[in-house]
Formats: sequence, C-alpha cells, structure tokens
Amino acid sequence: MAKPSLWGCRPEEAEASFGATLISNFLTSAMPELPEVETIVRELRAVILQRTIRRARLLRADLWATPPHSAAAFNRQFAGKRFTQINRRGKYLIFVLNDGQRLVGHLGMTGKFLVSRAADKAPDHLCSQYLFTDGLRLDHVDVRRFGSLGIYPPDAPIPAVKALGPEPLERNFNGATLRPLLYSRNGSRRKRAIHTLLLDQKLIAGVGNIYASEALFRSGIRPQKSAQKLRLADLPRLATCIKEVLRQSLKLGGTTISDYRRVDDKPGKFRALLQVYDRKGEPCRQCGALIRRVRLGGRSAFYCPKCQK
DNA sequence: CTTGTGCCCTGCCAGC
DNA sequence: TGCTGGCAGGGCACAA
Repeated sequence: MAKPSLWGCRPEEAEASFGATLISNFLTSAMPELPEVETIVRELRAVILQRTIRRARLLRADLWATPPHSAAAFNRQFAGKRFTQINRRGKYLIFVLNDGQRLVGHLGMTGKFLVSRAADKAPDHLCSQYLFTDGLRLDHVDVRRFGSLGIYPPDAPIPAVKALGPEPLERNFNGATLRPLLYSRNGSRRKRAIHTLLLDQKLIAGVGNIYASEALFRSGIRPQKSAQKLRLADLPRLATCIKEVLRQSLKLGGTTISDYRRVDDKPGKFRALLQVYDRKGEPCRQCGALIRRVRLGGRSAFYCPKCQK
C-alpha cells in the first residue's frame, strides 16, 4: 500500500493528501529501530523528494560528525539542491542530494523528522532544518541528542554504515546469515547473551531493544541464554521470527512507546501487539505467566519465564 | 580478538 | 506541593 507520490506538488496538496495532522507532525517515533526508520524514510520520500532547498541550518553542531563546521558552509552544502533519494541501511537514514553528496542521519533514541510550513513555530530541540523554496520545511529534532548527522561526498565510504551487518528484511537473510551470532570470525564460540548479540549492529542491522525481546519471545529463547548454548539448528527459526516481527511492525508503521507530548500524533500501531517488551509484571498473552525483566549489558530485556527456555 | 563498563543527554517519575 | 536522584537507552571510546 504505497502512499501516493507527492513529488513536486504544492504544500497544500501534500497536506490535503495526508491530512492536517500529518504536515504538522507525522514523522515521530520514540526509539526508532528498523521498522520505525523505514516508515520515516517512506513518508519522507513521498513528501520532500525533488523539492528545491532554499536554505539549511545546523543548530546542534554536536550531532554533526563531518566537515563543514561553520553555519555558512553547512548552508552551502544544501542551498539550491534537491534530495533525489532517501534510503535506509540499518537504523541510518541516507538522503542523496542531486549532486551525489549524501546526508547520513541516525536518530538515536529520540530523533524525529517533522514536516511543517516555513511560517510555523520552530519545535524545541531543533538540531537541523531544511527550508524548501515552496514553503515546506523539514525539521530534524532530537531531545537527547544521541543521534548523529554527517555529509559524505559521492563514493566516499560511510564508516558506520559500512560496518553494519546484514539487513534482516533482505530476501537472502536466513539461519545461515545468523551464524556469526554464535561463532566469531576465528571460529570460537561466543559467550554473550543472545539478546546482547542481537543488538550488535555489526552482526545484524536494525534490531534494537524492542524487536530483540519480541523476536526472542517468538523464538521461545530466553534473552539471557548464552550464545554458547544455542545450536546452529536454532538459527533458522530465530531468523524467521526476526523477519516476521519486523515485517509485521513495519506494516503497522512501527511502535510508538511514549509520545507524551503530542496526543494528536499519529502513533505507530505495533505497540498493541507487543508480547513482552515493556510488559513487566503483566500476564503473558500465550500462557498467563507474568512477564519478567532482566538487565543485560546495560539494557533491559523482557521475557516470559514459561514460554521461553 | 572478545567482552564489559561508563559516558553522552534530557525528561520523567518515585520518593521524600 | 516541589525538589531530587535515579533511570532510560544506541553507539562509541576505552580498559582488561
């Protein structure tokens, strides 16, 4: 169900097509993981592609990972150009400009992209902003500033992106793809908890805390289980569960956990389908046992003590 | 090489 | 009621 393309249309048309709340604030999601970032990328594509940028501003230089380091030079990178492609790799957004330069963004914990009108009030925690010649505006907001942003010349390597592991929604992703979760490159067995390994972006791209817990629930594997105790034969099922949970969430526009500020925001609808994440003390939807929370490598994982072994 | 720890940052909320 | 300390987490630097 692809959204209608809005390339080149006027802001009023985009607004009419998406509804009033959309233009004000439709691209939000707490804790963006693969499905959330993919949703954002798709919606951004439909609205901002091919619009000419009049002016760009960098308001939070601490997020900026690459040169230029002055406001004027930042603006020069964008003024008069257009975004011709917007892609996703793992949790990274890659905006391609018509001169081949690429703007690469990571949303961290609280990053958002909001589309509004030039005259609208600037949101709090604005990190960068792109004003289009037709009056649309793209605001990049990040409350906790755990995100990052950088620009890369055509063909220049993007180190963080290059280091990413396989994409779980690619067709050839399967149990064999997950073998590095159990064995390191020198052949020795990994000992870390499987949940911790699923969060390692070098081993698999795009999975964060929510979908690691959810995929392990579906697989019947406890998050704290050492990779040493898993068999290669367990991996095909795990791969299938990862794919399923990501696909299902993507279909519903991702998961919105806490959007305390904007009640009128369009939230991702996957939250209602969460089986374990953020459900500590609540009954398992499968067996009624109480969901538990465990801390692993500084992150919290959720599981059902009865359904997961 | 692998694995673990602490830091970045802000808003929320339990506890006083 | 109002303040405060602890907590949350993706990615990275650093130590062992």
